[in-house]
Amino acid sequence: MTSPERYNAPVTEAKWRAAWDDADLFRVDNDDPRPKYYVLEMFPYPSGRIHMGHVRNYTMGDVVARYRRAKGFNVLHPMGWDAFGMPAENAAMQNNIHPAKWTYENIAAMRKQLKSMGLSLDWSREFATCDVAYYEQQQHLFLDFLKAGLVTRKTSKVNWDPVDHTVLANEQVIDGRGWRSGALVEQRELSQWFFAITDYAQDLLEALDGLDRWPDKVRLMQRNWIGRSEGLRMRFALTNQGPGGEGDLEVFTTRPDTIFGASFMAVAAGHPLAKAVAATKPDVAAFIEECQRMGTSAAVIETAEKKGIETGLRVAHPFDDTRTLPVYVANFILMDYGTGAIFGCPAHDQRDLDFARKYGLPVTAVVRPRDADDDFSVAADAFTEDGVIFNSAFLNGLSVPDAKEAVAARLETRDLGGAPQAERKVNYRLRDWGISRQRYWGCPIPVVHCEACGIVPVPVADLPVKLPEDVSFDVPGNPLDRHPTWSKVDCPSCGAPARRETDTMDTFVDSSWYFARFTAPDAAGPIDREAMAAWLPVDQYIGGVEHAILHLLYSRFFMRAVAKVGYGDRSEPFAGLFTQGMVTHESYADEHGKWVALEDVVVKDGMHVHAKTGGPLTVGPVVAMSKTKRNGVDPDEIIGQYGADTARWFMLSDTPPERDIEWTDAGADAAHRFVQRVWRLLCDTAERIQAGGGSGDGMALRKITHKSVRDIENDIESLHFNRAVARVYAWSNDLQRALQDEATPAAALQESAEAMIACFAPMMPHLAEEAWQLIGKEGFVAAAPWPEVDEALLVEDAITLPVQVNGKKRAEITVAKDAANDDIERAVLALEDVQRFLNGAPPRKVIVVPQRIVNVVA
RNA sequence: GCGAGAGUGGCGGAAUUGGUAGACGCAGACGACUCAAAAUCGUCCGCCGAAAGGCUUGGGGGUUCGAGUCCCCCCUCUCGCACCA
Repeated sequence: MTSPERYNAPVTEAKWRAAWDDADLFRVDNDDPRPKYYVLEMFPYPSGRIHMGHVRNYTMGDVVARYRRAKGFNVLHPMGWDAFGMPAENAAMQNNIHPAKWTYENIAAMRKQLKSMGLSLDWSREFATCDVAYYEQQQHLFLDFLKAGLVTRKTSKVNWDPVDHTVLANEQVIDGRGWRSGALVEQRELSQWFFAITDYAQDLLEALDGLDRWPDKVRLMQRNWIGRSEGLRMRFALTNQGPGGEGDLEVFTTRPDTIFGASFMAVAAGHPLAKAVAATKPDVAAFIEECQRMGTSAAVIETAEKKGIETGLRVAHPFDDTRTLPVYVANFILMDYGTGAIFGCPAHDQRDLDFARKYGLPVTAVVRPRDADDDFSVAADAFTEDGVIFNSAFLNGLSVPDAKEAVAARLETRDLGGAPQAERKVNYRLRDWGISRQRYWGCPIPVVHCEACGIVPVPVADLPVKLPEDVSFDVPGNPLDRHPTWSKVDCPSCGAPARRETDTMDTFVDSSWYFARFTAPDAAGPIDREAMAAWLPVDQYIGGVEHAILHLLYSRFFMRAVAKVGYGDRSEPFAGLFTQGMVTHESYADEHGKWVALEDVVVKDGMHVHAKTGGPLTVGPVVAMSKTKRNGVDPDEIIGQYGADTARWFMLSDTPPERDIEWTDAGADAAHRFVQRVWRLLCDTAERIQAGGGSGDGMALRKITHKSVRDIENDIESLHFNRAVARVYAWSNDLQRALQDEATPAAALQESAEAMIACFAPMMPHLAEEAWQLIGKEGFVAAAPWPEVDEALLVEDAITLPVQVNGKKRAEITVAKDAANDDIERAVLALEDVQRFLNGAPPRKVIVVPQRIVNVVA
């Protein structure tokens, strides 16, 4: 039984969504003359169902979109699907369903769910990255990049799963085994395609400074990821002959100042020198073998001992003819950083010290703290700070930076084998982006391998290179590879039989330019210059912090690459970035420690028990909703039961958006109660307005109204949605009070109700439409302008100041806003509560902070 | 190990960036309405105390008329990176 006033969210919401659709309210026109605003949430992977994380993410974006629209902007707010990737192939293997069918069915299901949230999206621009129309354009971009020298082909070491016949990402290797097959992963050298992101390392680094609307955390993470370090590339002459003993050994160092403390050289297991020595030294070969078997996981590295083996080679010390240094192969040297070789200075590098202690190598300190003297030495800990150089011939007495400079200056002018012995060099941790994947469900790389011509790009006119549909997943490996005909083509250059590339692109490529494609989703080429110039950068991008590095860095690279090949000016893709927190929930485990799904959990006499077995459950930690913990709440159920506005309101309430939010039934109930309460309040208000009357001037309510509008707009603009929500609560309390006051005139009530509806419309859009109609407004509140704030109503003419004595609040005083400090002081000292604490003595000091506070120092 | 962030009532969290700590919500208590329950409405709600008053923002110092906010030293938790020479 429902009372007539009860707001029926599911029915009302569907009605308004249909009305928005009919009016085509959220379609955006590129030619619109109003100022643009591009708001985008990271597009979803079509897993099949939306989860609460999506609800939170898209609600935040929608609040921004609706707010900016009300503020007079032409708002682009599109949606699409990050649709290529492994899960579709896994589904194909497990359930014998074609990846395309699986993906498009999932998209249909999720589109329906997203639509039930009432998001103000321009669905006319929707696309999926697996649409031929999209990946065709991506192939076009690839060819553009190839022509511009931004794509290279090199061999690189990859994690190879010998059972699934595929390359695995590092994240997919767990304890040295494939995450799916469980097979021991092999390191293989494969020829792979790379995007030359390192060409832009310096630019990507420098431009971070300009991204002032990005979280500092993300900028820092990218800075560290790019990992710039300045140093010296220096060569050491090999002094003994024999296999690998000719020429010199090049190292990269950031500490040339410690050269006199060098006691050994070390090269990576993959270093050419190591390989050359291994050819004649079985023990070295065996050691290299062992290094390659060593896992790359964090746990392995942390506990791994520093190990090495002598090659028998030695190098000359550049500044001391009497010394030569032994060359080791060592397990802690990375082949793909610097030159894959170092000189070891144990006294001033912890790793080198550990290594030297193990192999009994000399440890000579050459930098000492400023307050130490020349018998300074290191024991268990290397000394890595700045200090004074000693034990170092011509460097003695210099500071670390000065010594670095002195060594560089000497060596770069000295000849070794016809070239300078050293060269100043900036090194980056960032590596080129390997995009080859041995998988079916991705964008085919549009090249052909011809025996005569080598690598031949597919001509643009021949695009798209479409994925074949007749593929099977009954055996592991890449279906494209074993397809009977697909890879057999004629060479576009010479016409001879050739082989099509069967690798597909990393799905991060798909997501590196989708935001640009949204600006002109039907453009004939990949990117419409004008549309992109008009819309980019994205004004507000919202998504999970897990993409802080890869997706966001790749996208920044892509904008630069796209500019280079002529699609526009170089620009950052995302001017404003916001990373929202996760949605968490309590988790529950049964007596066997197995996770129990939420629908099987009931509370009985204050205890959590299993709904079916009745067995006791332990309440586990509050953690992110996940399949494994079985603690996910289904958005469909919430929306079906309470309506989308309740789910949206909950997501915005209480918890700051960057933090994790805990979903609770009590919280959802509270959000729903407010939906009902504000509806009743507005019904009552509408009734009062109809009745008319009210003898007062309504100024108190009018001030609240205008102050609230101003506060809420500030909160939304700074993305402090939880504060905006709190203000709506407070405002509704105030309106209720004003309603009970018979003196409040109808006009002030009408103004307040209208403004309040407009202010919560971005957050609870359906309820807002219904209420808008209720109070007699024409048209959609979704299309209505944001309420104007009357600045005059924001200033108070009388002000209540707290009065402190010795920093403790003892009284209050109400004075005119512009009262003189002297007058305030006199009035304050006359207060009985102040007198009491002064004991008749004159105050030592009175501090009057205008419009803030008064403090009397006794 | 390195880097970043956070510690405020029973809980989520506010506090114009040095100016009334605890807004707003949840939970809780009492009351009204009801045959009853739900829903709703009203009052109370940091701690100690009968009150006056005192205490209170992880702990300890400091600067200041005044500190959740600034400085120094600790403690705890979360996240990111991880042999980067």
